[in-house]
Parts: sequence; C-alpha cells; structure tokens
Amino acid sequence: MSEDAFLAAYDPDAYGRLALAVDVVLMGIRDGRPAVMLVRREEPPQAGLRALPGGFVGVTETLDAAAARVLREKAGLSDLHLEQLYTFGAIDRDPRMRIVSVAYLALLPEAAFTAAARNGAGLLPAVIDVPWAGEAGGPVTVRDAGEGGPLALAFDHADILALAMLRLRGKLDYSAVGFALLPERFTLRQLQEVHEAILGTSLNKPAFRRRMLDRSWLEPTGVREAGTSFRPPELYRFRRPR
Amino acid sequence: MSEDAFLAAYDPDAYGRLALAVDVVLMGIRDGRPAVMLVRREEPPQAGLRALPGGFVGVTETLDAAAARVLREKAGLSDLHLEQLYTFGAIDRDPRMRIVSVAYLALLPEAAFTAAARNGAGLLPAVIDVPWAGEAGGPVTVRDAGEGGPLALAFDHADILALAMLRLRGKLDYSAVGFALLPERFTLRQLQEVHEAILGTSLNKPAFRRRMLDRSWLEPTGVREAGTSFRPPELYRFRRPR
DNA sequence: TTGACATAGATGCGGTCTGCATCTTAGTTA
DNA sequence: TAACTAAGATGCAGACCGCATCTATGTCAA
Repeated sequence: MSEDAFLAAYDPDAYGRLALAVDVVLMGIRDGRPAVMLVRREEPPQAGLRALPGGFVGVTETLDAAAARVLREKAGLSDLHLEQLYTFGAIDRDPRMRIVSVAYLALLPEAAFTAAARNGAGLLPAVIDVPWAGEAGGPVTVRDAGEGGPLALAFDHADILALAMLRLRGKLDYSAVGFALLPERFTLRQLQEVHEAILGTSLNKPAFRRRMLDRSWLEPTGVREAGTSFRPPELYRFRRPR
Repeated sequence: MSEDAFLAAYDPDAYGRLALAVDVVLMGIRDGRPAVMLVRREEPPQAGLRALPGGFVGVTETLDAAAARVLREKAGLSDLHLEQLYTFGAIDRDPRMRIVSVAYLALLPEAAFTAAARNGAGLLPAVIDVPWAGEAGGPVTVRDAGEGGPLALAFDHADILALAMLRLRGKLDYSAVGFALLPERFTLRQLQEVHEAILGTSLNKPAFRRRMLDRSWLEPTGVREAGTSFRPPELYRFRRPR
C-alpha cells in the first residue's frame, strides 16, 4: 500500500490511536552541579513519581512551539535556549496509550533557574548525579536539592534525562551551548565553573582561558565585576561567531 | 487541563488528525562521492519529484522498527547501520495533512549500495553535492548518478538530507560510523577514501593512518588484499571499542 | 598610608598530536 | 633482474594542552 493510498483511506481509529507529545528537560546549574526541573505526578499511573514537564503537540503547532508552550505554561518561561534532543517511541513507554514523545533540552542561567524554582508552580529542582565519566553515557540519578535520597522518575524520563546529559557534555566545547547557562555578562571563572559542572571534572585554568579566548566567542565588555574583595575580574559577553 | 484529563477525554478527531511517519536517508559512497537512495513520487502532490523512502509508524511499532521496515520493504535491506537523526514537525511540510516525520540515517558499504540500486525496485541512487566546507551546514543538492542536472526533492526532504550530511560529517571522526560504509574487511586506504568522500576534503595519509591505528578500533586480519599489481595492503577489521 | 590577602590573569616549559615531506618496503610486470 | 606502484614508516616543525609558577590589581585592616 502506498503512502497516498494510505492517506486516502486514513482513519486514526483503524490503526489505533497514537499521540505525539513533547517532554522538556529544563536544566540549569545549582551550587556547581547540574540540575533539572521536575514536576510531581499527582494522578495514576505512577502518581507520586517525578516527571519531566511535558504536553501534547497540537495539530496546528510545530514541535518547537509545543515545547515553548510547555515551558510557558508550566514554568512561566520564554526566550530561553531550546533544542530538540531525540524522539522516544517505545511502545509501552506510557501505560495509558501509545505516546511518542519528542524530547527537548532547555537551558537556564543559574539565577533564572533558581527564580523559576520559586515562581513556577509545582516545579521542583533536582540535582543530577552523573556516575559516568566523559561521554561514556549511561543512567543518571536525581535527588532533591535538599540532599535527600534518589528520586524515582516516571515512564522513560530517566532515559531522556540521561540522554540530555550526554548530549550536553558532547556539545559543550564545540558549540556555544554553555553560554545559555550564564547571564548576559559573566567572568571567565563563571564560564569555567559551568563547564566543570556539566563535565563533572575540574579543568585547568590557564588552558581553559586560552582555549576560550582563542575562539572568537568572547567579547570583553570593559566592565569589571563589582562587589569583590579582591581583584575584580573582567566581564565578558557572548558574541555569536561570524 | 492536565495530561491525564486530556487523555481521559482523548479524541483524535477533536484535535484534528496528526500522523507520524519515518523518512530514511539511505546513504552510501559512489565513485568517491556521497550518494543517497531516492524514490520517484508517482502521485500528486509533487508527482515526479524525488523523495526519501518513508512510511507511517504503526501503533504497535517502535520508531526504529518502522525505519527498519521501510528499508526492508522498499530496499530489501536488513542488518544495516540505522540511527535516528531528527524529527521534523513543520505544520505544512506535507500539504495533505499534518505529518510529523522522524528522520533516520541508514548507511551501506559501496558494494551493498550499488547492489541495492539494482535490486531495490524503484530505488534511484543520486550523488550529493555539498557546497559548504567543514560543519558549516546549509543546503545540499542531489543529481543523478549519470551526471545530470540537479534533482528537485519533495516536501522538506532536502532539509532532511542536509541535516544527514551535517550529522555524518560531525560524527565521522569521533564515532565508528565510518565503518558502516565499508565492508567487513577493508584497507586503510579505503577507510581514508570514505572519510574523504564524506568530509569533501583530501586527508594526509600518514596522519590519518596514525590517528586510526592509535584508536583501538582497527584489528589487522593478517590477510592482505589480493589482485593488486603492487604491494598488497593489509586488510583490517573493525573491532568494537572496549 | 601601607602591607597582607585573595583572586585575576600571564608566562614558560614539556609532552602530545598533526601536517608534511621523504624514505623504505614489498609486491607485480616487462 | 630492474622498473614501477602503492603500502607503510620515519623525521621534523608547528599547534595545542596540562601544569607549575609568576605578576597584577583590587579590598581591607592595622
């Protein structure tokens, strides 16, 4: 049967129901550690577990727009870094019905992330523990910011989160994605701390400085950070390459 | 409205119809150039244009399984490298109805690619011209293997193909994806030619040799290539790292 | 006023990796 | 047996990175 014949006779019920959703991994840095914003599921299935904020994709809505809408509705956020990650299509990933979900990664600077935890109704920040080094990949665990035990995630959301961490690590030093985790003006030390938090390692200061300054991404503002009790560092701004 | 309330009252028609499909970028190397397998659209819309082989996702079928089925049905292929690329969800990407498509990348060694062009009914190999260097990204064009003019692609399939080339270039030298374009046993020269075809550049032979041999991916078979009129090169086998 | 203090930011050095030119090796063929 | 061709190795210079260390510049307390 060709696609066109299929479409001419298309009846969703004849093939069963398939829904399309987006799930958003909203990440930030919290006390030098990667963190993610979760919601608590109130109804079965998996009531009480944490989940990624998500929602269904409208028929007159692009995938990007659906992810942006989820962020707006559930976190009151707009104009933040947002990129598609991967599409999860296991048949039983949701026990209620067949739901294919397009996962998105959203990034917030530390201050905005903390603010969203206060303002966003029901948004619960959780620290991400990454037990693997480099880009080995594998499961990650989440726990409450208040130093509790590990939290259980609903559905396949642990897989989605693990992939988000892996992708973020992979993209960090060949793309400009790290700047989405910083305010508009920042010091080189802050940039390094973001990289260290995501990579889960400590980095060499002079080497990091050179590497970053040799790229054409950083523009000195001429302004120095105020309020320090020591030599105030230069504030830089991210400049889009080319 | 919560997701659960949404689901309790879920009626596909109430929200309009949304179909989920997969489109497969089946790539190989042909005469030292990257090539892709296309089908000719016979019915409107966009009859006569070339398109990527694709199909709808069944309700009891994972995304990977749908992509594998498309390859089996349209190209008679199985057991080949297959990975998810990106999900395309523009609202009007298909004029008939809202179709969200999960794009896949499939890779074949040169001999299998050529064989598929003969065996696969209606599969037309086309050479890919990449007008940008490195990982700059941007549109690509396709033309008939028989040195014709550029071919027009249906829907947003040119975007999908462009993304496939960008991803392939990006993954080529930090992942083992290049070996999917080679037979089980191959020479270092063949490996280099694959890399050169994908990257669109010429590479330095001693540097390439050292880089590849220093990774723990290559295992010498002890066998040398037969049928050469010069010093026969060692045949290597890809060994999964770790 | 001045010196301790803390961090920013720079510098020098050695090891590693890469590009490049060149050399050697091992087959076939005339 | 010598020419020929491509495989495969080697030597070297420049770029990049990790690391230790040094200098610079602000605050703050005596």
